[in-house]
Amino acid sequence: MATMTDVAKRAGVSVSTVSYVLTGTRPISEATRERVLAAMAELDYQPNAMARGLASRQSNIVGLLLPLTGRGLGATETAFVTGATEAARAAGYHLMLCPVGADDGDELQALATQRLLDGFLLMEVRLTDRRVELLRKLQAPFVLIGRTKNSTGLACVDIDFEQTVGDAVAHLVSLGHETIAYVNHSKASLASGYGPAKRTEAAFKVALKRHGITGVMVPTDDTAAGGRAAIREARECCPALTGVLVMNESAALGILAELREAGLDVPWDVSVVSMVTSAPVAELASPPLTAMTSPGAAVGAAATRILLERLGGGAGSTYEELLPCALEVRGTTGAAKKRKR
Amino acid sequence: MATMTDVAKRAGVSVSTVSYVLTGTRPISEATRERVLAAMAELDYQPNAMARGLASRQSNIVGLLLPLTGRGLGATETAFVTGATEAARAAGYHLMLCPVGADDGDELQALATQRLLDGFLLMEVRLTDRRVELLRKLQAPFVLIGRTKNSTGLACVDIDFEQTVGDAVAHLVSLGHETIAYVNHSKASLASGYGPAKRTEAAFKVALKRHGITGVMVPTDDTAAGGRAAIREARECCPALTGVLVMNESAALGILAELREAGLDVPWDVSVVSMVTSAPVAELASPPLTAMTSPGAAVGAAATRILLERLGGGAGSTYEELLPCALEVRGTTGAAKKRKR
DNA sequence: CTGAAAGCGCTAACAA
DNA sequence: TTGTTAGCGCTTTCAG
Repeated sequence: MATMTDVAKRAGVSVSTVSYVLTGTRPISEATRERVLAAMAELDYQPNAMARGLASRQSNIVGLLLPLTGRGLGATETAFVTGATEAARAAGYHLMLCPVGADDGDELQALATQRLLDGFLLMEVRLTDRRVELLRKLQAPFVLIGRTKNSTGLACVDIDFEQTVGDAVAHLVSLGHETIAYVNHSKASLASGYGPAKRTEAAFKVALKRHGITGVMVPTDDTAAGGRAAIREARECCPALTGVLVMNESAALGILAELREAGLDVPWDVSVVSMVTSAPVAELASPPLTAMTSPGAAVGAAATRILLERLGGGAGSTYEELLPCALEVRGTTGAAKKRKR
Repeated sequence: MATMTDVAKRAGVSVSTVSYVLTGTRPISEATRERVLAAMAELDYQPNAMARGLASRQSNIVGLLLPLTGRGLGATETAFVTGATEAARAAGYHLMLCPVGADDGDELQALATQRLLDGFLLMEVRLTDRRVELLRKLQAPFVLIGRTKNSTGLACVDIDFEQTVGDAVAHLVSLGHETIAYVNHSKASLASGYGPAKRTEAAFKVALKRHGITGVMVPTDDTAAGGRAAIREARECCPALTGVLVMNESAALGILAELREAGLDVPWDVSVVSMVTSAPVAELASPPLTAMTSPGAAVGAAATRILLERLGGGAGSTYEELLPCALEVRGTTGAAKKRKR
């Protein structure tokens, strides 16, 4: 394992010169640079990450904090992770997976104080999140994926729910649908003020008004059974219903199953749009779900980019970046059936 | 940020004493240990990871090498990752995600030479995998998740495909099924010698013989369409077919859809067992899939455990650990219909 | 444009 | 049972 001293000797220069060609922190004549580079190549030299980290006070590693529940990660979260990983790698950083949820304060305190990580990406952010207070107190650079209650002074990247709901409703309206249900997350989520649930609810109302159509919001559990119950409820209170927008993938599948069993054809009788859904899941359904595809990898990449900017000394001013989900029309939406009048 | 020197001063001991209470490398009297611990607590001391790594020549970080294709990770791979992460954390190690596939030699060469990682976990191992040769050459400790062509001298953890196929077939047989199809990975996979495809094929034949029943293997694409085609082909060549074992989740869903459209009831007319399937996906289907649930987290944890043992100086002898998938009976298997005779 | 040398914070001989 | 000290391999002043 060649060290910097070996390289210096072989190139006939001092260690500091080798260091400078590596970091580019000061001008080096073309001639010596080439000798040094050659020596490195001949010795298969790679700088020792630990020594470098110790001397420079930075590890070039960022931590991805996410709670690792037994249930594992969904497709969207996985895309965050891969997007962030690749963005980090492209910038010469590494990404460490840290199973630290909203409540694991001590774990994080230790992690952040060990100086192993230059900054943090927080996933599964909750409205009040201990990790946020803690990192702020420790003055550690970090970026949220999602949003907390009060985000002043914080940097965050999130899905643009307002835009996404607007686009979904516009799609249904353009197909002639005039009565739409929005199957949201559960009542409990809404009551607890869960961001996506609240924001999509508001956006749904705005969209209805803008298009001058009618609709209902039905909260339900994020399960297939929840979807079934929700669609029954929605059809009961709005028999004219021809379009459904649904927040959760499992609920979406439940809705398809329930409609099928009720003898209704999708999309002939009812059109269904699934929100924040990944392509693989959308394609598992039959017919494949028309969906608003979550910009998973893009979110992860954006968060990483912002974090790295801040590591470069950027100030800690408020910053928000919202990415909309893209409409992907598959098999569950079609022209609205003309109602009898 | 308190350093070890600060702690030593405050406790009235030398730095080495502090170091030794931290590492436990040599006996310390209870009295001084307590003073040191107290000093640490008062100063919120956390050892600097980089300094520690430099001095001890180990980072306490292991790398998880996996190709990050655009498609993202499936549920099974995600479970590997979370299982490995938690096992590492429990042992005081961290886990770094490294997007390095079977062919990215140089990337890995650099990574391994930087001394940032103590060892490696390889996912998505291919029959011939450049990463394996390279790590072996560099004498870096590593464990495979999956198997290569020749695994002598290597440590690996894998799903026990033989056992899993055997169990699946036994389940169908116990329900009275006597003609079974096995819908495998694609012809291309088989031709390329892809391990799971080959091993399950062999195991299927063995199981048929053992139970004295008949069956066919149909290779197909890992897609819903592939599943549809496969089940059509199977029923054509074996009209007596009442049981299906299928390797891929998407194909399994395709099979269910195709059978439904053909007017056949599952499990009344045909029973379906899906292999190496995660619970969430199994439950998306309707009826929910009876499946052999992949031991994802257990595989990740086992691989980590073995790697950490080897870091502790354990020799590099061949080691293989195979974990079977567990049968979870859901809604797609039932008693075989009696055939007309 | 280049070199010498002082650390970075810790571990692990060696010495007592 | 404890202290002293020489590095680990690199970055970065300070000099030239």
